[in-house]
Amino acid sequence: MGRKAGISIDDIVTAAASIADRDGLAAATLSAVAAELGIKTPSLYNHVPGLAGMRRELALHSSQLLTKLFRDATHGHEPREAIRAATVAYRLFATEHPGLYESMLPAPKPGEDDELYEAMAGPVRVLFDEFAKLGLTEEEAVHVIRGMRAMLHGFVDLERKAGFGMPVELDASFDRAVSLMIDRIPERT
Amino acid sequence: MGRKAGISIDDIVTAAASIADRDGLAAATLSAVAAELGIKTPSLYNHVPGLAGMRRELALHSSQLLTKLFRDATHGHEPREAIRAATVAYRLFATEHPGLYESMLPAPKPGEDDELYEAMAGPVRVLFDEFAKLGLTEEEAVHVIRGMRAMLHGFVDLERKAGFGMPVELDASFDRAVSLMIDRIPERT
DNA sequence: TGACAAGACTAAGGGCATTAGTTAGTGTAA
DNA sequence: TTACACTAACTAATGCCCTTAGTCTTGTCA
Repeated sequence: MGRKAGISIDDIVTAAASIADRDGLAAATLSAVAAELGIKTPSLYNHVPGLAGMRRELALHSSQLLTKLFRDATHGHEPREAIRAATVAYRLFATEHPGLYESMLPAPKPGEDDELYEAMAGPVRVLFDEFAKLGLTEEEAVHVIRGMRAMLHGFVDLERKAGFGMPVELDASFDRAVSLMIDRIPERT
Repeated sequence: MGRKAGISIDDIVTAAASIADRDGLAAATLSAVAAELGIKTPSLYNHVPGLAGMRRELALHSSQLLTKLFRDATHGHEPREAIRAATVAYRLFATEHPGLYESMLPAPKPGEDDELYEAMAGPVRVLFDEFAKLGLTEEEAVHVIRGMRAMLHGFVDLERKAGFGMPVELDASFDRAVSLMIDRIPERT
């Protein structure tokens, strides 16, 4: 039981992630994480610059995970299939990791935190590539992706909060909404 | 300068709203509101059951305001026009009152807080009525409104956080996304 | 006028983040 | 092998916020 527990940043992120997924992001406080790791709160400052810093690490981790899930989901499919698979992966991610999803919500503004900004652009980039394969112009792709992101985020956010009154046929609603966003995309070449 | 300042719940909500719209919902603390009203924090407990209670009042107020804006926007238009007008009102509301918008985000689950739940269903109800006029079956309307709500909420939420990278043509993106949700609605009768 | 209730107050507590200063292990270089 | 420096834990203390309990003043109503 030496004085050095040998905590790493990964340990902190893992602990924070597990607390956030279980009890919500708000519960992932420095003291809760420290308690989970068996150390005292101030000791965390040796690894992370305060609460905001820890939350940032968590957001970074979440973005990287989601990017990977998108890559895996799209890999080896034709564009339209790939896009649909990504939407399913997105919703699944939000459902299985509500805390991680929440950690990504306070997105940084363009000039604020370049590293985090880039990481959070990762999933969008994967989608963008698929749309590019469909031959969309950049402008068209921007519009389509914006609508897509909005619908996806809105859907899982409302679902996360049980914001939809009736529990009926959520999967069907999701499918239909996704189809609305996708089906009218013109195919070029 | 009597001991009684004569604070009312409306005063509290107004102060909280103004702080939330200016500095974000998180800044609308009991102490900030008390300071704005020129009283001490504990005095607020004579009117409101703590921070959560104050936030709830704010959410109630926001829902009522948004419902009114929806009614005004839709009034006197044909269903399709009315729906489009409501979407514009929604986005405008979120832009002009970011704090009020934020106050509505932690929606209560169905059995949790009936009064608030009802209030927050107000805007949806206005939309629902318009879709009903188009002759949609209830099931169809549920799907369409879910997609609609998701897209609207997602759009303004991303916009609120400057989540869209490029500042290009946001209005056009919004129009297009709204059209995607609306245009394919079959007209019955 | 006198009692009562509303609505302000002060005092005190607990939780959390944060900073400063301290101490104990660990590894490396003389 | 020993000394030193660095890392990473710690304790102590501060400040902000919410919350509860108890006090006192003021306006109202019988």
